[in-house]
Amino acid sequence: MRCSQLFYPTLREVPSEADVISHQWLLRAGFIRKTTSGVYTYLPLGYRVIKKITEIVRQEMDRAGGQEVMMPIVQPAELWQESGRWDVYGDEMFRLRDRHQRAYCLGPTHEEIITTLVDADVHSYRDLPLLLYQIQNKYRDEIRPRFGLMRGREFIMKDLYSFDVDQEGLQVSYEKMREAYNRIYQRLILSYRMVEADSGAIGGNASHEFMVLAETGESEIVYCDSCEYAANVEKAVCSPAAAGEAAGGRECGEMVTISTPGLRTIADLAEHMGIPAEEQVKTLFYTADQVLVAALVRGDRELNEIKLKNALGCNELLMADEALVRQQCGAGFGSLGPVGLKVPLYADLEVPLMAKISCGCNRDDYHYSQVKFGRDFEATAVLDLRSAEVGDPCPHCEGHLLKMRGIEVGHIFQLGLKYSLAMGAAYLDKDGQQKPFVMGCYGIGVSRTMAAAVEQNHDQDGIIWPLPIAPYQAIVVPVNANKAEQWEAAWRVYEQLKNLGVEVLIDDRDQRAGVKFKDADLIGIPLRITIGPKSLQENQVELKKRWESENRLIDIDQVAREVAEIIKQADQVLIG
RNA sequence: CGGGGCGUGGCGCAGCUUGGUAGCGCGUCUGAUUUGGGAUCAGAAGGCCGCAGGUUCAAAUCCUGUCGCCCCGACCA
Repeated sequence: MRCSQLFYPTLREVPSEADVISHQWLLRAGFIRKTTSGVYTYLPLGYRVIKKITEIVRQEMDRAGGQEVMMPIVQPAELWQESGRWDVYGDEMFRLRDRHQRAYCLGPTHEEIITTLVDADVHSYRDLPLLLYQIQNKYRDEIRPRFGLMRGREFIMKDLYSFDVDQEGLQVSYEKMREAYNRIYQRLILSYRMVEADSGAIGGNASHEFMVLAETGESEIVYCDSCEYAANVEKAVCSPAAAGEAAGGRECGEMVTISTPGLRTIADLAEHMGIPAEEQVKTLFYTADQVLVAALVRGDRELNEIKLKNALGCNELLMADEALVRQQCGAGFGSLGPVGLKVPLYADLEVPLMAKISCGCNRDDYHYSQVKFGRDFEATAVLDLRSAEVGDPCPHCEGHLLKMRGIEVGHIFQLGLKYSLAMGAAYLDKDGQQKPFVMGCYGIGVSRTMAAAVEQNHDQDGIIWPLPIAPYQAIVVPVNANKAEQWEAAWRVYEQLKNLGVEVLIDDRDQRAGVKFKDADLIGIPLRITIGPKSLQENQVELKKRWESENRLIDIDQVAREVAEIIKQADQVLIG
């Protein structure tokens, strides 16, 4: 492809709407343009990357036994009413009506469609397991689209749905997908980590996320410094061993009331009363499906709302309104505590182990100290409610936890019977018995993966595409395309590369060399062959890898083969 | 939805407080000179200042409404 004909409008300046790295570079390099909030058009380079990613995903899905289907984007309300999700999904679903006022939505996901399909046409255990997948646009009317492709309202996603006869079958399908996912991210040459995850609203049992590691990631993950354990902080288990360390050795005397005028935060009390945060207890109020509840964690800990929500089994968990809390407890935020409280009280595992506790008094400007769990107050339940922190012991080994950030690009779930029961989807087993399908679902955010790849692979000059997903693998740059000698040499190399199956650009624009180098760097083409006047006299050209800083001089007749070889090696990862 | 900010040539911005016929840089087009890391000179095109009302002799500027976009929060692939 000639650069003079390629539609890749590059920008010198960062559009003001973009403030995350991937969004900035993808816009500047002419890969995407915004159509409306959270909805993007993929320009030729961007779409080539999307096609590269989907092709790798497709190959691995097929390899794992998946069969590709195409499902509708417009879905009837009835299917969603049947599964019960029409009402649950809320404002995040794009809803529409046809001319007859029948209700539809733009599919945010496809469990309902696929379950209905399989139920209608799969009747026997002989037809299972069945793995069906799709790679399509999906729609979620995000509360707030942001970060460019990272959180769009229209996005490209691969979803595979597995149907098995029983839990053991599901386990096998799940393992297949886990392996396929690992292969995919290795083939994409992205630095990633598989982590234990919360299964959220989609439901089900086991769940893993695939995180592309990046400073700018939205998700925080913890991992063990000595074993394979890794988990989303939402999910990470805080083992009792961690709590044990909080016990301390000091004796607890009688509960005393202390005057604490104007001291409202943990830090205030630590600073002015000399009470270390780890001897305080934080009392946090929530309304869980309209019911006021209180949660207790040690003063220096963070409450994990996901854990609390899961423990309560509620649909909606919101920070409680201060007026309501004052009405029920007699004090405002900053002076609240568990003693004498009449709302359901959920304590973190560490709370009962604390030697002595300081906490609010439920009376403004007063606190208690020398409080003890079990003596001065009880809890409705004692649970793992806090977020894991750096240095916590690993739940699986003697190691300790570390933290890093990641971009969630894949998520696999064991759904179990959730949808098959809700939608009455069943098969006949060997004994002629009706059994619900045991399902799994396995998603990959394709467009998000593209953004994540940029987030992880860039420098001050632009994108550095991993070879397997680069829009073009190589670019031939004659320093001066007007010099016949250079142009002819460049064209010859270009033709050779094409003949070797290399996806290659040739920069035939009448531009100064600097402009061409800047653009090549910006759009991130991995291999650049520069044809310059000096080296050409020696019958040599320069080969530069985008991810390295030095050039290498190569004989002009060798360069095409060399480039093809580098590409072949990158492709060799895991194929076969 | 709550809080904050912004809409002025393709992109980035100034002008608005104190109303008076719209400006800068980049990009684009023409020509010349250039040609190894975003060239130089000369010329040119391109904007009902988001939209709709209002105030005024006069509105990018003041007022009201409305639409869109971005950021922070609740949500998530």
